[in-house]
Amino acid sequence: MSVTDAGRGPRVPEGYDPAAFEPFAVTVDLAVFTVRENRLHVLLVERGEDPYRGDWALPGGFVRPEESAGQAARRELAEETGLSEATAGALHLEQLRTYSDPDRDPRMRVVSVAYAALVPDLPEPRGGGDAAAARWTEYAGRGPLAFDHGRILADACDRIGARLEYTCLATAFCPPVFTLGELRQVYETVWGVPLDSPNFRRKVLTTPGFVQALEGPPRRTGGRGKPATLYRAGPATQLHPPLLRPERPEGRTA
Amino acid sequence: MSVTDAGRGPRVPEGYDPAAFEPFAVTVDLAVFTVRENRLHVLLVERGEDPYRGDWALPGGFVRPEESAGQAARRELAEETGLSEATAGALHLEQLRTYSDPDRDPRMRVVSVAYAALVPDLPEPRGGGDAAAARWTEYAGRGPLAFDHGRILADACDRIGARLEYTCLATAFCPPVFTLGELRQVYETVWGVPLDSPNFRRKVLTTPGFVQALEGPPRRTGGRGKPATLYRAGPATQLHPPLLRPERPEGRTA
DNA sequence: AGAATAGTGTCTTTTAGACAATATTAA
DNA sequence: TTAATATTGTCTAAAAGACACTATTCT
Repeated sequence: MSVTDAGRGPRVPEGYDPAAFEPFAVTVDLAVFTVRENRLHVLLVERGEDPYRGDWALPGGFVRPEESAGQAARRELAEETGLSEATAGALHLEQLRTYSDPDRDPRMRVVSVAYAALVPDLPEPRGGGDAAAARWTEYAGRGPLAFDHGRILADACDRIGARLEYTCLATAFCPPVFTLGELRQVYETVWGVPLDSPNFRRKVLTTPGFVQALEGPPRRTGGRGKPATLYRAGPATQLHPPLLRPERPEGRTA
Repeated sequence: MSVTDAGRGPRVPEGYDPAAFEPFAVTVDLAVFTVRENRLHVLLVERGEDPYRGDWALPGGFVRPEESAGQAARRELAEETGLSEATAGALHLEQLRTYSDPDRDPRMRVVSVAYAALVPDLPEPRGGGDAAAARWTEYAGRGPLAFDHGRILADACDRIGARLEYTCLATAFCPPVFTLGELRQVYETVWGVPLDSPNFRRKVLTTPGFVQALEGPPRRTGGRGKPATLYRAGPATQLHPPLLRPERPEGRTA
């Protein structure tokens, strides 16, 4: 709806003046994922003030008056990763959902738009700037987070895992040039299950536009084994039919 | 992030006081869908004030200080459909995404959390209350909408169509008791493609927990033909493997 | 009888899962 | 040689697509 609907009923406390009713602060929170050494990692910052001083939290910040939430998220992503805005602009960033519980911040009403970013393995964030204590943390070993960030992060991880099934998103975790073994490890790391290498290869290569083979010489994936053909991400964004996650042994529908 | 991060850098205009920087208004917008006479319909309201006076818009309203966006959406859904809060509480409602373009409302900064609701065929909304001119409108025949509501509505429709593929959401469009023919028409209506009836039946019935057959006597779907067995929604929420939408003849990967 | 919808059955095609076997490199 | 990874190929199983055919009811 919009502000002029204020006249339609009791839903608007008082007229049109934004100062006449309690204002909201709007922030963005970022769940920045990467795959490091075959384990899922997330970028966390250490809080320097109360409440939750010393706890870990998701990076984020206020949406400025002249920017959209998406622009704020992109700006924060560049700041926290230490990348240039141009480089960060090429990273995959997508809106997840908005958290608006009245009590989610003990001091005032803060509505937060959560974003997920998928990045290739980057260097440790530089200490400079205002990202006082940003650090890559293994997802499986994380402790409790400040505010409702634990739930936001868990939601983000669920979403990323689901989106790997029917989008070509996995290439966002890889550097510009990668092997199929590296791409497979992205799936195995996020889903936490091993995949059959020949079947994975068949699926990826028969999905038009998922990846494109490069001309150059092959390269080894880990440092061992036969050198693998190099690929880059193709133009496709959707996976039809999807690459379904193997089911757990238990019942499926509950 | 949270408000105390204000001290961390230039991201917070001025300290912690919410009155010290431009406040945001937070609203919810609702895309309420139903299937009527085999055509997709959406609930729209006519605007009574400028700007966009006389244009159609999505129903919605301000988030109140003591409620979450989800609670606001549920409240608005009850108001606009004329149902009791208890009845409306059983309807399917899900958050879509948040729209925060600085210019989306010409008068002030309004951030809107969009929700989609799926409802069975309901009576025309009563004129009473503050839903001054709410009306079911055929989706295909809609005109331009106020603000960015046209885009919100299109996004909502895309999302609903995609979610029918891998969730059991379609039953939300049906009354508590329905036939498989009615359920199939939901898919055909939202996707705009005909489905093979025997194959659809096989898929639905072999997905555990999607629907449950009822004891009572059968009922005719349109008024013609053989009476059909009645079903109600089962406990399942996800479809594994999904019920994929038939591909269009063209290339699949854009 | 004819139209309309429900429901069953079957054959084919596509896709996925399992897995054997070969190839290429480093240690 | 052995370990590790890449790559090809084959057989089987599961799922979907196509479609013939029967059943029941109304007009």
